[in-house]
Amino acid sequence: MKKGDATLMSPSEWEVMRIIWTKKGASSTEVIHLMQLKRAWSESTIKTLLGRLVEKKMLQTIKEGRRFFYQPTVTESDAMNKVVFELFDHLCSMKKGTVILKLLSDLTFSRADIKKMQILLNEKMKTAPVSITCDCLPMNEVCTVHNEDC
Amino acid sequence: MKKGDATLMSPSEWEVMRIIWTKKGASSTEVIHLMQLKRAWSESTIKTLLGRLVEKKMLQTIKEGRRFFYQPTVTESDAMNKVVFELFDHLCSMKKGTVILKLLSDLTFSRADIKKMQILLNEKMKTAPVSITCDCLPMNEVCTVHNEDC
DNA sequence: CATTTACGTTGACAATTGTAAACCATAGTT
DNA sequence: AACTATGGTTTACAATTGTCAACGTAAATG
Repeated sequence: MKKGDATLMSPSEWEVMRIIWTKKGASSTEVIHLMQLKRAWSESTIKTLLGRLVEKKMLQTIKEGRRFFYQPTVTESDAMNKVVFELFDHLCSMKKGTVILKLLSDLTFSRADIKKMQILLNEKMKTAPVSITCDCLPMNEVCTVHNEDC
Repeated sequence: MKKGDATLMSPSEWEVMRIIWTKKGASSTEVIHLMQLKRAWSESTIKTLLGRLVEKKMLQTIKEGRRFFYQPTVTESDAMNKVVFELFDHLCSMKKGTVILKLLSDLTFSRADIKKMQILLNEKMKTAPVSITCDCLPMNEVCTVHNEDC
């Protein structure tokens, strides 16, 4: 693996962040207590995670006496958008619609959010293309170099 | 790390799968050629990835003479749904709506997909709750054990 | 003041992932 | 038959991640 690939946050780190985001900052003790209500992680483990999050600059610390108060340096929404888009960027464009459809159908949303989605979709419909092309292969080349599906 | 955590596919492996999914199976040579049109990966690297995907049972092989024909054991859509839902499962429920809104606004969808989304949303609106609760903390406990936000 | 407690820092270790070279057997060529 | 190209298998190695224990120091308590 090449250095500095610096994946933003690992799943475990994410769990820790959720607590801190929700509490708008917390001491390590708080995080440890709350975390242990969800996961059977040792104190050490959680401390390590906190340390790594600070290294990765996802958390900043404010000294309160001898202990630290940990605060997020990024908003939860920004972080969420980032991971989600990072994931979607590597999915077949042609099938993204289907995946979203599934999300829409399986998750629960507030009336307000649904309303916004409806408005947005109405708008989008006006300029939506008839179909989306699959971008899993370097198409132009494919036809030349190899085979049939084009 | 504990053994058998067997993350389904790593990002690089995913790239390889996309090619194979789209071509509905391919020989290593094909995968290597196509892959190298997108990424500066050595032949070796791609072979390793193929090997790991077979280990992970994401690919099955059919012997064709001495070489293999690699085929996916899972559909691309199933795999996509899986990763996407896995990701969403760890996101704050309260904010999922916003994230989807962003996806809807930034990505391009076909008219057909949008139409389906609209229908689905109309249906969902009927039973949608006014608001969604944040599930980042073990709420019940939180109030007792710690603080204020409840 | 001596002791315990809290908490940040270091060190550890196995598994996963990115990346690739080396090796080996077989099929096609000369 | 000898040689080369093709393609699968092994080995390698650094960085990341999941998990912790041990350590050291400052704070709180008896």
